[in-house]
Amino acid sequence: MKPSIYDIAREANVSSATVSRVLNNKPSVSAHTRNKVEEVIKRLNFQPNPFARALVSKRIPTVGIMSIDVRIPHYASTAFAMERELFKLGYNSVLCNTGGDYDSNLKYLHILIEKGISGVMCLGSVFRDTFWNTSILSEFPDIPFFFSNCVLQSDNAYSVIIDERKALKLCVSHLIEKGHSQILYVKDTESYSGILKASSFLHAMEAKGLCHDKENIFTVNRGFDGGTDAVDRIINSKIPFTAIIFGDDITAIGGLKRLKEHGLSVPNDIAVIGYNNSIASTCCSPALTTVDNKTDIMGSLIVNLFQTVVEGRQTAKLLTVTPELILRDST
Amino acid sequence: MKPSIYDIAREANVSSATVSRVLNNKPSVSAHTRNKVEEVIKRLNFQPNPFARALVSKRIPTVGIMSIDVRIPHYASTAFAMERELFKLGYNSVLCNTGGDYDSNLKYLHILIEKGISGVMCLGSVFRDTFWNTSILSEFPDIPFFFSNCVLQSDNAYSVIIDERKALKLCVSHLIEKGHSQILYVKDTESYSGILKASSFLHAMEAKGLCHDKENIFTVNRGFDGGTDAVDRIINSKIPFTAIIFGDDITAIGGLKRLKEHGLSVPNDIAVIGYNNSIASTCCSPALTTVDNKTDIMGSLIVNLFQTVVEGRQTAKLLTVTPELILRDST
DNA sequence: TTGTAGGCGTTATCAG
DNA sequence: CTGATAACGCCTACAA
Repeated sequence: MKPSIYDIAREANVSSATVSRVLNNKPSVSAHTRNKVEEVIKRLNFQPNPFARALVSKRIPTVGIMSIDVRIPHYASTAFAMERELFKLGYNSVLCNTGGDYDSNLKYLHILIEKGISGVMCLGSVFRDTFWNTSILSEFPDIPFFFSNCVLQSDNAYSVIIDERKALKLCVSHLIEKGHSQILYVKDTESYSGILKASSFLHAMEAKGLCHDKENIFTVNRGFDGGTDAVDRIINSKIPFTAIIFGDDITAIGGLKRLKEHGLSVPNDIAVIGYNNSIASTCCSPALTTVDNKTDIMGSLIVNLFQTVVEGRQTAKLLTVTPELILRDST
Repeated sequence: MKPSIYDIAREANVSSATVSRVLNNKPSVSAHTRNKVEEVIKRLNFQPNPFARALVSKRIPTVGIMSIDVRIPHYASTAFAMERELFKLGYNSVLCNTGGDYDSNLKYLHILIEKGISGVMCLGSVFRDTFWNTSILSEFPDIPFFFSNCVLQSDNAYSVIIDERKALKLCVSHLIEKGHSQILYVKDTESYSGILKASSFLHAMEAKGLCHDKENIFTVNRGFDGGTDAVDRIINSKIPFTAIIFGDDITAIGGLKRLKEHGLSVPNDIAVIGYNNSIASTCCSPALTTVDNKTDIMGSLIVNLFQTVVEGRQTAKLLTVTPELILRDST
């Protein structure tokens, strides 16, 4: 039988209340009794029962990590970074693959809250709608919510976002340096960040005095086939181009293949940039120049925010991470 | 304030014990009172407090999913499948990225158990050593442990494995059909399953009456660079070959590239087979023939096992999943 | 079939 | 600074 707080109390000749005090680092304990109790705790290898604790505090040292699908490498990386950091702080992470539909998001959320999690982290801008359309944030003012790449206005909402504007600026500048001016963008999702990336592209082009026509944006499905599709449509459109920026690596790789099939050489004829710095971008040929959106930094920043929030300290509500353009052989 | 079992009791004019009984589907409740209580439960939207429950039962409806790193697509897929299935059963999944070292595995394990999880699922044969070298399985006889691709002998250990023998047989047979006989294998990890795959290769070759010399196995690091390395060493070795089976897709893709650089065409000169049916295998060129090890099926089978175990029903201790060879353009 | 009462392991309040 | 004692919400003998 595992020892309880009473066993410790008896062994140390104090009351259970005193044991509880040293357990929770309350100041009102004399150094002497504190030592005595700590010795016994160590000796009996006592660990407070988390359920009894939770029954009183209504909160457990666990957070929820919600993403639509952890198989998406970008989310897997972020979840990984978060989990590792949280574990160091003594928190566990419950994984939620919500699939992205509104009801499912909400259901997970309610279950997490019901189970007394100390916070929830939402990966991706998909969660924008869910929280936008419910009052869940204000319903649970004492639970902090953390968003990656998604900003929401609420006392208990905190965000870490990647600076997409900057990312597209980096892409466009790099291409210009390489002598390109006829640059296209392939958008592969209508999510908030997908739309933001596309408009950032236009901005970056404009800032450089280049053609920033919406015609230069092609919208396709995400993934390999979306990429081949994009190239077909680009070529059919007769729009002159020497470079393409894709909203995702896999889409870019599809594009790469189809460009080759059209007899176009990358990077000699056409330059290509991907997005996400996934493992696939390193092992296609040519290897893809791509945007690294720093999932590890995003993850640990969010956990930092979380920590300051649970400690009740003042903290930023919105942090922005600067992306990096990884130069490889496709530009 | 959330209603407690007492609120329900008062509202339904019964005792709290009766409410508890209907909550737990105990037979000893009259239909009439049951209905009455259930009506109130629904009306007040009552949800039993999980901590109070756990305080008594010492167990929560949560399982641990341990992998060395969820960023590895194969583990992400399995974890995904498990989480979705477990969620349907009312269980949450806590994600653990142990990194794979012995102490870390053990630490996670103890924390999970401490927190009263109802079971733990371990992904990959890496966990073999951890459990082999500890008595943790027998220390916690009432906690069921589930292993994917790893078999351990214990009353509370259950395994679902992929039939690697079969997989390599499929690979070799397919290559023979395509007219190959000089087949090499590239091993990229010394894990249990890595070793098993290599020896299965030898077996498959032998069964087909082909040369099954250990010389035909090349051992390299896992990943893209391991693949290029492998091809260099193969070519330097002067061993004649017309086909290579790689132990992982990314390694195979590295090999693909280097073969091309050596002026060898795939599949015309050399056939290549990968392993894991990862997304990368679909978007390299040529697209990779690869082994699909059915992570979705593995995941849901394990959850099925879990369910029958918690329900106390008799169940298999070891299930084997048949892999499938996905034919694409590299063979 | 139903109710009473005690216990699960902590924390918090209130005296002392 | 320390010790009783009452919650916290549910489950389960034991009684009725």
